[in-house]
Amino acid sequence: MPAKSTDTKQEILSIARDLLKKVGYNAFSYSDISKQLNIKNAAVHYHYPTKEDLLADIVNTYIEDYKQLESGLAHSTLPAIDKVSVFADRYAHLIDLQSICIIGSVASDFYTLPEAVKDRVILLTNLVLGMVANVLEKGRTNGELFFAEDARTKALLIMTNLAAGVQLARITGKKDFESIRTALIAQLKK
Amino acid sequence: MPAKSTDTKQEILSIARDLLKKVGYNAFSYSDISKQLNIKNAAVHYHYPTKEDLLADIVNTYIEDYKQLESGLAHSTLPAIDKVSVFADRYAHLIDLQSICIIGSVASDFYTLPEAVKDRVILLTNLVLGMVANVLEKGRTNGELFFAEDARTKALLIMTNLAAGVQLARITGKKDFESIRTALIAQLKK
DNA sequence: GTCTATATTCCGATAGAC
DNA sequence: GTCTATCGGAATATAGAC
Repeated sequence: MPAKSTDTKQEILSIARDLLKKVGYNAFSYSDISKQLNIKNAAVHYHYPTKEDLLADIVNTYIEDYKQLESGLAHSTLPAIDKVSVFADRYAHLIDLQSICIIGSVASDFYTLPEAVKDRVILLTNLVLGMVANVLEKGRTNGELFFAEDARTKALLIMTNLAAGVQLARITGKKDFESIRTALIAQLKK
Repeated sequence: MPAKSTDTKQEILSIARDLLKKVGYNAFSYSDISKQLNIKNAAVHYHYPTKEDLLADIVNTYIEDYKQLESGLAHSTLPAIDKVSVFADRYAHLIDLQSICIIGSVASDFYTLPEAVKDRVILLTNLVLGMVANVLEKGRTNGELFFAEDARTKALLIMTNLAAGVQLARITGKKDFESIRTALIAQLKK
């Protein structure tokens, strides 16, 4: 059984995911990945022939991850406010990893992305927005959450607070992100 | 008088500003700039020896621009809500130019930026945040605006809505940005 | 002072070794 | 199947022409 291969491919994917969120699509190279694995850059091309293939796989893993999270949240009995907090916590954690969220990363590089990947990015983004909107709508129906906008708009407001919040935190510090997180949770409670 | 030189340098700066906001620091080259001016890429190096020099000048022009805007807003008799709208309109316009805001652009590329530029980026960001916070605070004092958070936090919330809003608009369309803009203006009115 | 020819390094990618 | 040696081209940058 070729265990090594699978591992290498998985490691490439993991390293590339981190690099994508840390420096963006155009700022990392196959060399950056291969050096971490002590192989030659061309070995990465065996597993992912082109950088587009690699990016596509990364985006697809995020689509899978978020489908998992969506399913988890849908079946969860957590209070709605805690579900939003889970989401916010994920973003807070990105800061510690010197990362921004995947959507913000590919949005900034959007006009340099291969066409085929753009469609997957659109899918991913609407998946996340829909997930958040569902949590919000259900929470409001149950009397747990309060907001005046329609659910998708409120999801947009929260998502943009979080996504740009981790970006800003790189510049002005994590404290600003914490202010944002505290404020948006508080807003939902009244 | 060497008018040509000044013009060329100004044109380089203008083109580079647009490229920075459209594709980010790592995705444009001196060639991209020189081709638009029908000169060789090395001619750009005469005006800006290194890419770091070019980036630094770009950030500095934004610092100057925002100081102008800050001064303009401080002396303006516009209703506070209109001042916020002016700001939101600037972001909406970016979408039509296939751009994102300068701060979001450099934030995404932050860990690949030359160290000297990072300090200028921090300055620029706090300048903008402070400007927005001032407008908000004055508006609240005058009874024109309503919000529960402290002014800097509210500025962070609005700035992140707008900055990530233009990013998201690349992926899901301008309509989502308009939803965000309408909602955040409405929030300030009650 | 302004720009071009050229050097050097690094990129993504192919061909071929094992 | 997995990886290395190597290619062609594009990147930033220097040296030197005018």
